[in-house]
Amino acid sequence: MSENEENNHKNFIEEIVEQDLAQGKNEGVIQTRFPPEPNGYLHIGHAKSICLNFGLALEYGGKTNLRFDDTNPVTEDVEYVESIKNDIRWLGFDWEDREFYASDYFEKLYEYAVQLVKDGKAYVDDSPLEEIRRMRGVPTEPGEESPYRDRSVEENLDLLERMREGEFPEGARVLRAKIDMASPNMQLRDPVMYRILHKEHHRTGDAWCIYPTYDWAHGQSDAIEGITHSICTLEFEVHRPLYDWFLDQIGTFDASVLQPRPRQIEFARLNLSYTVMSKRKLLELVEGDFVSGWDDPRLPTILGMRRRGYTASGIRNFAERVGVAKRDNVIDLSFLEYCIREDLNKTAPRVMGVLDPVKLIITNYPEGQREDLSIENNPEDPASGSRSVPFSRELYIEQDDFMEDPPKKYFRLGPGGEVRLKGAYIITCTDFKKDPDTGKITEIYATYDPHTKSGEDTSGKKVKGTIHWVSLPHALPVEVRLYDRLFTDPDPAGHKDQDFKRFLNPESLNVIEKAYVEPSLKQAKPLENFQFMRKGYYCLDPDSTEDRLIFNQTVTLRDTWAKIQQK
RNA sequence: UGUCCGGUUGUGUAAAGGUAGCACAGGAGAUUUUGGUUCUCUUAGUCAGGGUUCGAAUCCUUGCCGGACAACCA
Repeated sequence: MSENEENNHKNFIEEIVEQDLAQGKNEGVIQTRFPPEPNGYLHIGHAKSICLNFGLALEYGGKTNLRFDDTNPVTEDVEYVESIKNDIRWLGFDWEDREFYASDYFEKLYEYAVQLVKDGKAYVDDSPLEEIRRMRGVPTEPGEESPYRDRSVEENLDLLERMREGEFPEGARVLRAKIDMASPNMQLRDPVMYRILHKEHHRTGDAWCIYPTYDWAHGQSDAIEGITHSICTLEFEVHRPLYDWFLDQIGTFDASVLQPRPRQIEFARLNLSYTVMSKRKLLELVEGDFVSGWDDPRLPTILGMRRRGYTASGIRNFAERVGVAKRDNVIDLSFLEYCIREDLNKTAPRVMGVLDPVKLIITNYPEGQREDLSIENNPEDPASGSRSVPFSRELYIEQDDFMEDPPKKYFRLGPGGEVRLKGAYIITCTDFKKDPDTGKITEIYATYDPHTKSGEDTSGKKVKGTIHWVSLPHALPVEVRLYDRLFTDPDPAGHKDQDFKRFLNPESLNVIEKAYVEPSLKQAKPLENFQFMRKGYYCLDPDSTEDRLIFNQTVTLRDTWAKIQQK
């Protein structure tokens, strides 16, 4: 899937991997993992991480595990597990039989914790939450040690066991690593390893009432699975010393965690302009009914992009091309759209659809006559063949494609003007009707030149413009949903004083109740991609029924005419 | 006033002491039975100061700016 010749610069993670491989680390093996927490739906940022992790393994002959980071039963649910798996599969990646859960390792983790306690490197703290918080201090000042910090090993062991047995209420005690309350790195100020949570876990049921924290579970899970490169986002950078500390301590009594020894590498998360990416904000949009659901085509969720008609290969390509680095970034939405168009241009069959119809009557074309014209499916892909499109005396064309009083650079229809009907004939406009009240054009009249039929044109005529059309008696009425960016501001979440929802774009969804498309679309399958010629890419919405087809606009075509008009 | 990370055209991302390149976006043109695609050409950049060096985006230093860290979230 990935890139070829000119793209030989490596990102910094590839460089690290190559160095490790060259130095013979981990016996030349690379193993990565994608570690989602099953508490929400995946979005384009996750897609980048998925592509990075799976892509790296593919590139260097390694494997990638799927590991659910299910250490917090309060927020997690199986519902998310299934959805996440579907999304990864849809993106085109395969974890084979390596579907793991941090909860698979709860027992092992507990054993490790017990040993740490025995080694005097962890202790049970009875302090209430607020007290622990207070004693942790602030980044600029050292914290203070807990009065329970120097309990005997025996007492710690006993307490830890009773925590596990469920003797204590939630919040009563925690197990903490004994590191350094004065560390300038807050993560090292005796971080919590276990908290008491009397909650049912979606996999382990009621087997546990103490649950490991992220820091305690993650690195050890990596080690247990033999992960060599544990890739995460920048905010975990300050956790790395802790990640390494746990491994070092456990390594003193279980050398297996050190071979291979997992290494944490952080990269900058993906940000996209004109949208929001945080789980919390996405949830707010869904629950507040600002969008129709997690699969709303305006959302940057994988579910949403898929329904929008974005392709997996387009997204993969995007993820690869945005690069990997450590500096904060905001990717132009237009770059994503470019990647999607690029893919669709090569693969999407062309069809004709009129979104804003006006009737065109070819006065010299026999009434009741029908011609079946053969039109190529995709000029970019000769192998895609052609299809039959009915033509007749009465057609629909786009309102936009006629102007009563056209400017000089206008290549479409005007009174007395000529234009080619795509795949059909050259016509000359002879007359038109206008609604006197609204000024709207209601009917256009034209004559056609029978010698100008596409493919067998003997007229020698040349016209500047070609427009699309749909035969009126054969047209299929459909609903079309046009989408625009969800927010009007490039960084809706970037205003400290204002709620991001303030920047919601009221025009982000525009429903056309009745557009007309060529009859071949009757056969369209849900989510199938098409190019509506001269308009954009569309896919069939899964909500469509036999007698009501709905098309989602994936992305418009580049429109240089619109740009010219703006000037 | 702490620690860590970062700062290259508008946006991304390369250049590992030796010509600042590529992509998107912007602009100009050619081709075109999609004002699409494709193809040319083009505008625009090393945060600032000092130092090392024949030579600095790169190394050192000072400063400035941005981000992360103070959940029993991940």
